Amino acid sequence: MSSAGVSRTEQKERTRRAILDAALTLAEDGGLAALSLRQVAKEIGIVPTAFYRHFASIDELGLSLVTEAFDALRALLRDARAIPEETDSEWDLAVSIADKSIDAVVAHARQSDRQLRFIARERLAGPAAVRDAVRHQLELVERELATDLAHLPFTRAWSASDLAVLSNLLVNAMLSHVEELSRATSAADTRRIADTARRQLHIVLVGALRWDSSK
Amino acid sequence: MSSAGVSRTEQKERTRRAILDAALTLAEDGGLAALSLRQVAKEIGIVPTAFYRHFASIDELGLSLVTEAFDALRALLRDARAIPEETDSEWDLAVSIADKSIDAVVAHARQSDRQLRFIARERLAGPAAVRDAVRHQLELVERELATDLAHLPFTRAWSASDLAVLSNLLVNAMLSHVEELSRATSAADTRRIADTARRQLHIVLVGALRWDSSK
DNA sequence: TTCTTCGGTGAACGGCTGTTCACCGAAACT
DNA sequence: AGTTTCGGTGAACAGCCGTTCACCGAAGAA
Repeated sequence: MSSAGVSRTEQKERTRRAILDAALTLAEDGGLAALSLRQVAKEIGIVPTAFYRHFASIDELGLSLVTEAFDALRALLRDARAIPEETDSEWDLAVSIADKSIDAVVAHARQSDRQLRFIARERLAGPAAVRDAVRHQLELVERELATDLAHLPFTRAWSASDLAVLSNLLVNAMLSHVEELSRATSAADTRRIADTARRQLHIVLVGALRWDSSK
Repeated sequence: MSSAGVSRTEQKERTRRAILDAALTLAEDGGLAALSLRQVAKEIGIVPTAFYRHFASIDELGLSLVTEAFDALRALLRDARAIPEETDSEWDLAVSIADKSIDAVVAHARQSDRQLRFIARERLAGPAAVRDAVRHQLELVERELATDLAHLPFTRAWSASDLAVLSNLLVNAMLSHVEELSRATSAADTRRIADTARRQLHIVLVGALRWDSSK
């Protein structure tokens, strides 16, 4: 065990977190499928077999990582969804939403980048079970976002499928932005990438404002 | 060797292609980093050591796959770029471009889906060398697309950075569409997904038509 | 026909993989 | 104080990994 003065349950939770944490970091090279239990164990200073005191198998670790990653993604969306302000025009409202959303993406990309990039990565490269779990959760997230979008003034006349289409576009774009932000090497870099993301979101929202579901 | 009546150089090329082909397929589970030389060898019916008659190492195979994948992506863009028609309005032009592009994406996703998804996957999950190569090639592709976009009428007043922003958005969206198309399980499914892609592209182009770089 | 080239073979290397088991020692419960 | 619980240990398992080497046999060149 590591340090003294902590209860056994607390120490167990501490080790569990260390495993999840190390796995999230080590999976950045080559994806979860290329991660080994022994790498994780070595990284956090336990013997490989101790891993099984916390997870029944490597697959179970993968699914726990999915849960943790989506906690982070939902937290991001909760922040981005913060009540839209009163504005003079639909366009001002859209700009306000876009800016708030980009701020939320930048903030959460900073503190949860490994979790968010885990989603983008394992949705394409994960072991089958993880890939399917990620895709399923992403579908749910897209549906939630679609119902939020439905409450905005400019989507009043939109069909459900158009809302789903826009939601899908926004979620994919957001994950791309997180990825690009993670590669920033300076504060100026971060601002530049955030500005790109903002402009893309503006373009999309301009398009959405002019959209007509009946067309 | 397999069959008779073929020259040695031809047979060598045939085996090389079989290696690339099997690697592309096997990498769909877990990504390139989780691919093993021995899986590939077993798949195509050669002994593991014969692999080295074609590639100096596994890393070199990865880089060859990058080359092949980007041949497919550039072919897609070449088709999508087909000379824009004469139209009555900017909007009709945009619709025409969008529809042609989506048709090209659907067609190439059908025949080169493993190559195109390789790009989307390994850009996030590949071994460092492959990841870097994919990102570098994607940057080049985005730059090429940006110069193409610059020739469209509605981008006449656009700044270079706005062109890059739109190009980045379009390339990312395209890779997302390829991924979704690959999961289609029926012709109707494909049409539904293609329609989603088309609507997203329409939204973006509506936004782009109204865009003002000086804002 | 003789000689060379070369793609494929099979054994072998050291090392890494996930998982199992019996065991230890300290925390927690009675 | 005695007993149970349980996270971490170390050995062991069968199996896969990338790469090397000497070798074979047929295609191609002389």
